[in-house]
Amino acid sequence: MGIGEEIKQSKFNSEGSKASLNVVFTSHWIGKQHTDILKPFGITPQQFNVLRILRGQNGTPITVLGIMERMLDRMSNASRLVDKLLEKKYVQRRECPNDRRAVDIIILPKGLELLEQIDKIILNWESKFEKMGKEKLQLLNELLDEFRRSE
Amino acid sequence: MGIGEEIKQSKFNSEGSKASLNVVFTSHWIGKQHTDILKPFGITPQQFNVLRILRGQNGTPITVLGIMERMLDRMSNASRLVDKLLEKKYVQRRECPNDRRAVDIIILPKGLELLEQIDKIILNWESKFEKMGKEKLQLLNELLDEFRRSE
DNA sequence: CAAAATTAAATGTAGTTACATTAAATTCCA
DNA sequence: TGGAATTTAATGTAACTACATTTAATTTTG
Repeated sequence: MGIGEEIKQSKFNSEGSKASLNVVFTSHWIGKQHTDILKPFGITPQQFNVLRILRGQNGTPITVLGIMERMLDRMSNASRLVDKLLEKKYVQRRECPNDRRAVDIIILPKGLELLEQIDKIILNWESKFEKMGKEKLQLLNELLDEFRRSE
Repeated sequence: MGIGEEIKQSKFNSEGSKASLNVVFTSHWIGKQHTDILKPFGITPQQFNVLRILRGQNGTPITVLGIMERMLDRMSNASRLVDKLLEKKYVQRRECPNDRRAVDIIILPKGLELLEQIDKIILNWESKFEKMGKEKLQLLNELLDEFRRSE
């Protein structure tokens, strides 16, 4: 089913307009599924995203600002997302030694364990895209990058 | 700049995983710009989306459920979005004659005027994608459709 | 050096969202 | 027909988001 049928819209202003709607619609489609996968683990996609960023640091601490820069969506509340993860003991806060305004965040073993559990499910979910073929997925990535570069 | 640099992530689990992140990131990129465009007009992208759906009806009334089915994201609050538009006198509510549970919504001239004003700006914004070329945009649309069809 | 400007994080807020529940009307079917 | 199930919309709620402001620390610069 193409985007036209999905949102019951037969005409679009332009192919670019259609692509724009298609990206937003597909993003919601992904978000819904991620939310469903993560729900049993008691975390939101945003919190999951932050945990993955922290793991990607391989033990190197990262500040709240650093997290913000790596997040998929706007900053706003990286600080509060970290709060949530702190409550659940998935991460640890530490005053940054060389800048006392900043706060270093480190993922704790409990956070890594959670990610390991979830990874299996997410990797399995992502594996369904494989049958599209690597070339097409690469092309999709290139086209999305070019789309954002339009100015 | 590719998605890797944008979110400062050098490695991805797979090309499909990367595409998934890329779609979500691009959707936020679009959303941010839409929000900025719409802000002076006092409506949110969601409200704008509903207005466009109503206009697409060309005068034929549509129920709240009908709006939901055409929305880009999950239902949840089509009803409250209509409330907001009602407050601003952009739309009108009317009990559906053949089903008294349902409520028909119709866009009012004031709503059409607002859309006309905004259209110019959105069309201009969307025009920047044209230089990517229609073929590439069509391909992008096809790849997104295929991405969602993966099962 | 000291005041001004900037930066990092936290927080207040108003609005929005997802999800569940409710209320009313309609459809199903025994 | 009439009670159960379903459908449509509205609403209660808890959480989340964007944006602005605040607080504290650092950097700039006169």
